[in-house]
Amino acid sequence: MIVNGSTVHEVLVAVFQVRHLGGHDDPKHHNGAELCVLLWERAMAPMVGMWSLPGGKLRSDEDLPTSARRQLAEKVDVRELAHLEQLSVFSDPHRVPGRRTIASTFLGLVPSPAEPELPSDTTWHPVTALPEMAFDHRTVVDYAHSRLAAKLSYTNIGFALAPEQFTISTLKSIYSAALGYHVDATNLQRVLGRRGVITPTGSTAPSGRSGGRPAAVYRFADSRYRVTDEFAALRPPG
Amino acid sequence: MIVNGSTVHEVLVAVFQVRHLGGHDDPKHHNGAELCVLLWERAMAPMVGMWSLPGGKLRSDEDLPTSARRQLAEKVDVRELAHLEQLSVFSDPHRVPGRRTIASTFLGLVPSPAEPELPSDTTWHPVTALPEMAFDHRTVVDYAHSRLAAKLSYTNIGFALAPEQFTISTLKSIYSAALGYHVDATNLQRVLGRRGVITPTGSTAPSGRSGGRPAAVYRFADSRYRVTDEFAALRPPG
DNA sequence: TCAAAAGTGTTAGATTTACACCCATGC
DNA sequence: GCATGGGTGTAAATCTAACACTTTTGA
Repeated sequence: MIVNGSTVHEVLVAVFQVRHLGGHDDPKHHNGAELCVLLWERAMAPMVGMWSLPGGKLRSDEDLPTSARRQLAEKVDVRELAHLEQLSVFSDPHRVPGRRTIASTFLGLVPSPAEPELPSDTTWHPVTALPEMAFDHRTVVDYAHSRLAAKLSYTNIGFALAPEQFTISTLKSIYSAALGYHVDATNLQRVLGRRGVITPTGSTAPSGRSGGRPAAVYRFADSRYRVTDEFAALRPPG
Repeated sequence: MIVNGSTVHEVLVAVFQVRHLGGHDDPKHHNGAELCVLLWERAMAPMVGMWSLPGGKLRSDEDLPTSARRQLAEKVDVRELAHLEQLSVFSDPHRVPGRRTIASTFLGLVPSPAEPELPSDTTWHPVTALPEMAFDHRTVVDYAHSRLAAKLSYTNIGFALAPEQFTISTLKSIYSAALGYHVDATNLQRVLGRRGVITPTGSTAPSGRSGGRPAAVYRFADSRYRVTDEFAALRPPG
């Protein structure tokens, strides 16, 4: 039974980061780097043992982005969060048991080298191997992922996944992991360069222990989200 | 002063239709056709005399799209609504005076020939000449417009603005009006044809009183929203 | 026959993937 | 030297805007 006026508004955030898993390098696609999402394991009913997105109830004195950041602070250092954007709203009256709960969902991005401390119930999960998730949270993750992939094409959103400074190789593995397919380093450099998304810093990175030419170091021109080319594309390989 | 739990959730819809205004044809851009949005004039405080988007409070037993259709039924025949999609949520605690109100906004589309009856306080307004609007509703209209323009490029969303059957000329003026710039009829036909968005019906339309070759009649292949080409573009003229 | 509207053919430009080839460094 | 990774040059494919030209109709 539903009591009028008892509707709750919650915020859910799909936080992504490109992370290097295990030792076994799999250079086939993304050089061991994988796109991961932050999940916590439910200890109490309902849905004990299933995995959920971080989030919680909206307060009456905060707007949605503020709430998302506050809720996230319980899981990760919010200063690590380089990008946060609103996705869809889930409003089915029966999407969760109990009081009617409307969920506003968000996409959050954490740059790659960061290694934030996590509570014991919280871990990163590769999006290619998600556990069983509570309620409609899996839908949120899938939607957030496709949104991220699309925006890598025509915006500078990559800045929120990459380190401050990086080589093209590093950027290539980040883009490959986030997109899920192989990205050509050569073309990535040219495309992002032409659009003014990345610029060389002038310095170079030392070459690895097995030799090789030292790589030029780049950074993103802007550190804030920007639509770079409405009609640009990063197409999957043919 | 804000009382906890008194938050209201409302729905706002920016309903667009391409309409032929006045007699003076302006073939420069869109052949007299203009993209219009449905607004009603406030008769009561606050903001008397200003123009607002249709919408209203969400009920506890309906989800957002259902609510949007119900609220809209008070303004237009909902059967005319060929497309409805969620946009952003506006959640600033002080976006409207009085009780805290969270607004979920929508984009709605009405096909071109329809001429729904409207209440006396409600009229169509060209997006190129919007009146002063209440609260943050102008922001919603602008956002909805840009979303529509973007989706005309890579989805079949045009079906929701066009008649069931149409000539390429008709479709061209609809696209031109919605996009705000001149679209080449030749290329529109080829692009949408190659993507399988439109198909010829086989019949032809009679030529006008001043002669001219009769135009082939087309229709949209699907009558439901579909992403046709993730990476396709309709670029503005160079 | 002529003007008007529709459709076809073609060109030029832009963008992107793919890949061969040259460059710089450590061992 | 030589293997290894990084960078440049370039070709091929795709797509799109622009526009000249042909086709079909009504007066």
